[in-house]
Amino acid sequence: MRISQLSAESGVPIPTIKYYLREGLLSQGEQTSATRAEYGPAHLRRLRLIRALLEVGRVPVAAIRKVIEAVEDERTDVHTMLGTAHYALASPPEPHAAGDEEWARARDDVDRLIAGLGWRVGPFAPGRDELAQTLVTLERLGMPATEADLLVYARTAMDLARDHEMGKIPFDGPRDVAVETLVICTVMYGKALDVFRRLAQESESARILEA
Amino acid sequence: MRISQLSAESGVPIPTIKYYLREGLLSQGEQTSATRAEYGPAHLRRLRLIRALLEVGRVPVAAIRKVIEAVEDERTDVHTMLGTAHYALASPPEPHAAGDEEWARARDDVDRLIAGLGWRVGPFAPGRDELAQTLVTLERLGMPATEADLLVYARTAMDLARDHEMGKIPFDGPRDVAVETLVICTVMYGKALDVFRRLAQESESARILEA
DNA sequence: ACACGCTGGATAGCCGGACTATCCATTATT
DNA sequence: AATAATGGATAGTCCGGCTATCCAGCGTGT
Repeated sequence: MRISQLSAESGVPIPTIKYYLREGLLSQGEQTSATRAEYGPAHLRRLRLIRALLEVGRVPVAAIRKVIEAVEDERTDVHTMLGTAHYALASPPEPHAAGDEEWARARDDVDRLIAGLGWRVGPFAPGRDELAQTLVTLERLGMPATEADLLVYARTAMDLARDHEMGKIPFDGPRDVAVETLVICTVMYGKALDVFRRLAQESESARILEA
Repeated sequence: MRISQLSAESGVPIPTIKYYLREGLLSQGEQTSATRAEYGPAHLRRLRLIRALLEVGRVPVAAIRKVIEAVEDERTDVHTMLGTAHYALASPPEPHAAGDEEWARARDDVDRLIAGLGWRVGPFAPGRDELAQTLVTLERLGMPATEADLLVYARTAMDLARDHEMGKIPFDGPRDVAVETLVICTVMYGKALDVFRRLAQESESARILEA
């Protein structure tokens, strides 16, 4: 398959494909001559993944590259690789004052919450900071989250992850398929959940206010 | 309160506050003279809301403005106002080919799913299209979502909305507080849920792979 | 009363991210 | 031999969210 076919089948313009090649999101095709390269179905597949993450997941190009680098580095084991992918999907934290008392307390709350749940989460997981920031923000907005509230969301998330998400991942298959599946699950069903929440809220609003 | 104080208390630089004023995110302060205006606690509150939506929710400025316009338009009733706010929080849809067969089918699936759940959702709710896009994308990625899967997420979302989210909203209070609460709930707890999902997945990955 | 600093208002510039356009030398293809 | 496509490189575009500069008018402290 040549680049024009790749473009036609994926719907991605050629210059954009070239951009992805430059950015390392897509590996070079097999060079057959100085001005020809052959692309395979793996490239098409990868291209579709990139577009899915960009369009539906709004994952920045830099993060996608990190995920891909994790896959490509054969030395790392599967769990580390999944971890790297996971960490890449986090939104980069807002810079905050170093000696921020409020922040430190929130971060502490988060750590205790995770420990209390018995979750096996790395001590440097970016989600810890993201959650801390969310808690601080809620407090500043005058709507502090109670621990009971947080537990509801945590348990909901764990139920989904345990019963419906991680089970889908083919740990015994090739590593790239495992990461790909994980990323797709996380991002696409994350989006679906987000949309469903808004729809459910709208529906409830209608139910309550028309009564 | 003058602008410098507003800036100091919120941590937002003065030029940025001016930008928000220009963009209509923040209403003008009360003019006390040609070169003085007085800002109140409502402005501070609003400013914090803006920053929360921007930093944690990554809601674009244009969407925030729409929410605020909905609040400010006194003619609309509360349900419509909440709807407007909700619709503003949707991510703008990717343009797609008009006569796209795959798309039309997905959109149909979505409509039937929502009807089957008995949800009272407007026929033009942007979430319908967002969900359809997600389904199409999953299909293109070779991981089509089953109806059973979708139902799990839908029910999860409804449980959260019914039991933990819409109940928090003070429908009987002033309208701006209601919208504000809704937006905060949707965005902040949406973020929290997203983070919890990633953390739970990491934890499950650790549990499975270290066994 | 007068200098200095802050204010509101306006305009223009900057920056990062994701493309998009152009050009070129080199092949394939017909 | 003419045409078209390819890979590679470079530069430009567009948008969103600020940020910088300038200015004239006030108002406060001395």
